[in-house]
Amino acid sequence: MDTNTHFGRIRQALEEQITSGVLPPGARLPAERLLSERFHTTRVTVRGALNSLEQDGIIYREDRRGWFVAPPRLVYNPTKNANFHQMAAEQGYAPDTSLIEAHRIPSTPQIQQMLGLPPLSQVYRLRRLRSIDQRVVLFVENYIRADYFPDLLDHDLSQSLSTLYQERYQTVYQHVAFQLYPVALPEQAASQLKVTQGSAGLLISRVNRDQSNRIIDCDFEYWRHYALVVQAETT
Amino acid sequence: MDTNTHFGRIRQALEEQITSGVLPPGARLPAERLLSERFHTTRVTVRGALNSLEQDGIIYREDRRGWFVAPPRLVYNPTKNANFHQMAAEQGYAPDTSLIEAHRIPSTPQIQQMLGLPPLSQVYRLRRLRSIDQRVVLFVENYIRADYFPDLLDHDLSQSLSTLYQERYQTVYQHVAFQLYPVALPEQAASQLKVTQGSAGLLISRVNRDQSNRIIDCDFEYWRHYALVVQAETT
DNA sequence: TCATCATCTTGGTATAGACCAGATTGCCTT
DNA sequence: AAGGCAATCTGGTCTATACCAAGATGATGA
Repeated sequence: MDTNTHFGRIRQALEEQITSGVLPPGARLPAERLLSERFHTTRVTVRGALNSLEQDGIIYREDRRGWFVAPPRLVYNPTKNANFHQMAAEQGYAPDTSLIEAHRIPSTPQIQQMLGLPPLSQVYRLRRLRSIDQRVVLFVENYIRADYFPDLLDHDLSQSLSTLYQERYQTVYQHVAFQLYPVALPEQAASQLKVTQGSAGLLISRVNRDQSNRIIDCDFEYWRHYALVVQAETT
Repeated sequence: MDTNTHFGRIRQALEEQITSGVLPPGARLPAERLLSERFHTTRVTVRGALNSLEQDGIIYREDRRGWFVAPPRLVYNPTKNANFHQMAAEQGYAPDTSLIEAHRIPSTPQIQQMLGLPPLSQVYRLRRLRSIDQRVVLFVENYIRADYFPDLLDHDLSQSLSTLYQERYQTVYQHVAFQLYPVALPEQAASQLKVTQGSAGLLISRVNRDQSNRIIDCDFEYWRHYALVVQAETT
């Protein structure tokens, strides 16, 4: 790290405080104005250093609330069909899902293409927000074939979908195709995740098939970029 | 997009120019000072908008050279063992690899652990820079078991390693374990990729085994974050 | 012809302020 | 005790300006 600039010095100082454990995961950092005084510099420079640490996943921000030390990343293995609650629980986190909205709507061209549906087909659209240890980390949109899952909306939608499919519809995820790319979080995802629109995120979109190789749903997962590491093995 | 701020207006204006094709992939954007005049604002604000577009992978910067329109992302399928040259060529890009350095060195504890080696073992370390269509997109460090590949350094190391393994050592990649996470690019990767230290990147680290399930090498791939989309399928 | 150096242009870093808007908090009223 | 309101705190956005360092360029000289 280049310590010839204020930028670099602030970055390093904060990084040391964090890795040494003086500032534990979840702890709040001093306010930007306070930091700029303490380092004899300006807010613009301090924000540069904070942004850089945020890029690295060491800290994260909540809009107009402050900066916090980021906990270790969640390990996400898309090849294992793991559901969110199970995955988080196995790694010692306290997961939670809240349902934002659930509707039966006409499918859009994009969704028709992903699900292999004809125009005017009906799908369920779920929007849900997921957190680990009280930190929101994931905003997810599910699009589900309505014809395969009658009365889906009558069930508890804050649980894992894979569990619901299995218990009520005798359907399991068998095959997953996913794409993963770094993006700037779009407006809705950003506001739900309480970050500024345009900040870094990871978009994972998946198309899921059941035991009969029928496409049953697809989803768009918007993750806070520092919240996870994706891991997989193949032969 | 919020067009009530200069930030949002600049973002949108540039985005339109790009998606409409007025500014094609690879084109250079006007200088920051010029943009700030044209939008009746300051460089600080312009840079905010440019950073946001960069996050989104719509534009990219080269240190002290300027801002450019980003071409479509390279599709990277880690499960297919595709080598870089083959993968890029299949998608219509002109790939290139340049060797930065190649040495036989004592392994570090981290590498020993990843490769399952005892202390003091010798490994080759390759550092290479890869580009598509003249744009550097990937800085990669390979650590290779020296005992499995005698005289490796005598060969042409700007080609694909998997090709070299196969043709000269009768060894093929059989099993890959990889981890993928968004990071801020560390110093060396950033300078090689001609971006500012601390800017967004994607780190993919892999541990590769051969047809006998022996660990033969591992690598650390530092990608410019906008340069690729990771894609995979599983059953 | 080719290497070198000065100059210009570019983004990178920095100062020193300012106002806005959402989140939090605590007092004050009912 | 509960609700509402206002003060205060936070980060978000912005102006205006300055100097630095590396890349690009073209004139100069061997």
